[in-house]
Amino acid sequence: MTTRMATADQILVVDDDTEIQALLQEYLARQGYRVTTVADGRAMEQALADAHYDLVVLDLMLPGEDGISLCRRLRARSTLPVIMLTARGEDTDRIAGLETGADDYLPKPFNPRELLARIKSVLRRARSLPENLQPDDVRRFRFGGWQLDTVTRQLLSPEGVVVPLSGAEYRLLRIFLQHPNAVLNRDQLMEMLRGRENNLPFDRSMDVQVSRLRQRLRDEGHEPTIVKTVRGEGYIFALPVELEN
Amino acid sequence: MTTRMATADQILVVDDDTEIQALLQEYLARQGYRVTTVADGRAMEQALADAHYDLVVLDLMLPGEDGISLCRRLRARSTLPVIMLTARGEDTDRIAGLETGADDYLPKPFNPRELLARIKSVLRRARSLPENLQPDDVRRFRFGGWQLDTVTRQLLSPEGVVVPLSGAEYRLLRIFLQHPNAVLNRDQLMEMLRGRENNLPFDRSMDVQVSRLRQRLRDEGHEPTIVKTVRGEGYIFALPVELEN
DNA sequence: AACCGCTGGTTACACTTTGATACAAATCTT
DNA sequence: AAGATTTGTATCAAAGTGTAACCAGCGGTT
Repeated sequence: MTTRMATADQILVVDDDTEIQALLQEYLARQGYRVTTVADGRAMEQALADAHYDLVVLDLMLPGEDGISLCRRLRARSTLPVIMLTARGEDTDRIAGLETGADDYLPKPFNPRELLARIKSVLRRARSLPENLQPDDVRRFRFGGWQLDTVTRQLLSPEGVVVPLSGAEYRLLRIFLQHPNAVLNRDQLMEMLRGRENNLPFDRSMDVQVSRLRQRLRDEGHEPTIVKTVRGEGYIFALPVELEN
Repeated sequence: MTTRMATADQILVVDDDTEIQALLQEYLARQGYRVTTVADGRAMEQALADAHYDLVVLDLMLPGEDGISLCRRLRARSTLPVIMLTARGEDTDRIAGLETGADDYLPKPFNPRELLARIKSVLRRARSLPENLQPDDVRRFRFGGWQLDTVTRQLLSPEGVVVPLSGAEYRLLRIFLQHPNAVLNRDQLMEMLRGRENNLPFDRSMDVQVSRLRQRLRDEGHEPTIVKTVRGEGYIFALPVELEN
């Protein structure tokens, strides 16, 4: 009798291979999850309509509509986490590049233990985000002791000092926080950065704003530059970010 | 054995008259409330710090700090409902005009049944607030210790001091309070701000009014500007705002 | 290693937006 | 009608932003 039975995570397995179905059903159930298995996309939609699920394990190859397409549709309307199973011989990297939006990929044949690890990881990640929270709705970003309040537009240093930010500095920092650990090139940043006032931003105004932002952070006595340059590519914000609403 | 014992409302009676204390203690307890009685302001503060209360019945005349002053301080920091008992012969209207911010007034001597009715009414009002309340119906806005009474059009500082507002200042503040945490541009503000007689306000009269409003808030010694500028966009009023009718 | 082109960091400067004050016109009070 | 208050306009100071210029490294080539 494990604990927390009442709050066991509900997992939906979508695969037409009956062997896999039986395997996952048994193994995951033994691990404390509530498992439902269906064989195709139509049944998946039905299941999702009928009950709540915390995660979907989705096979790539399915009768009828394939997994990639299903995954895309799913992500378009919800943030329900998805782990995709790719058939033997498929190139996982290529699949991942198809922009399906799955949270993780696992090539067949797989070790059930490996799947379990990924399930735990994905669920943990999904929970760290308030449910269905769009980046724009985030009220507060935290990163390495700093915090940025997106309503009052104030930045608090690790010591709790209020660091005044100009409009552009604020917008820039916010963009970085919304895309942590991603390299953003100048065009992307430019696009996202442009406020009403900013008509046709040109050339290197970006660089200047990055410089100013860095200086602001530096002024508070925090040397290690959080915003790193990727030469020839753009900039990257390299620090774990917590979101809070 | 009445229902909902677990959620019985907790009432704090502040009165130095032992007869009244005994009367209310017994009568209200019999009505299903949990009652605590204290004799002066100091004891009231102590009680409030110790436990949760849903309503305060506060006598006007008290040893030490009087009821009016206590009520002001109370309202400056919370929305805890207050019913004031005014001594025999006091003019209730005059008391009400003192801007104590009490939710109701009851002249002594009173019929306990009458007090009960007011308690129920005030509690019901306090509870129904968050829902079913249109911004236009709001009688009193509270923000960071300040209160704006939309009936008397008076602004109360956190210390309970009445801050006089000109018509434009009042309208502007009201607009901000009705749209908290939203960036309002000059056109919107202009549109909403223009009074009946005010025909064609021009150019930067907005800016001047914002400046004047800020000064009003600042004059009371409250530095951190609540009204923030968003360059090229407009202004934003950012603070948690509670509504009350 | 010396050279050289290129990318990016920083500073300076011009221009725009905004803050604050002074003053005048308008409105309200008494 | 006189005086006080409020409100809009003008004006100057301060802050924000984009562009340009100058430098410092980095990488690649010879």
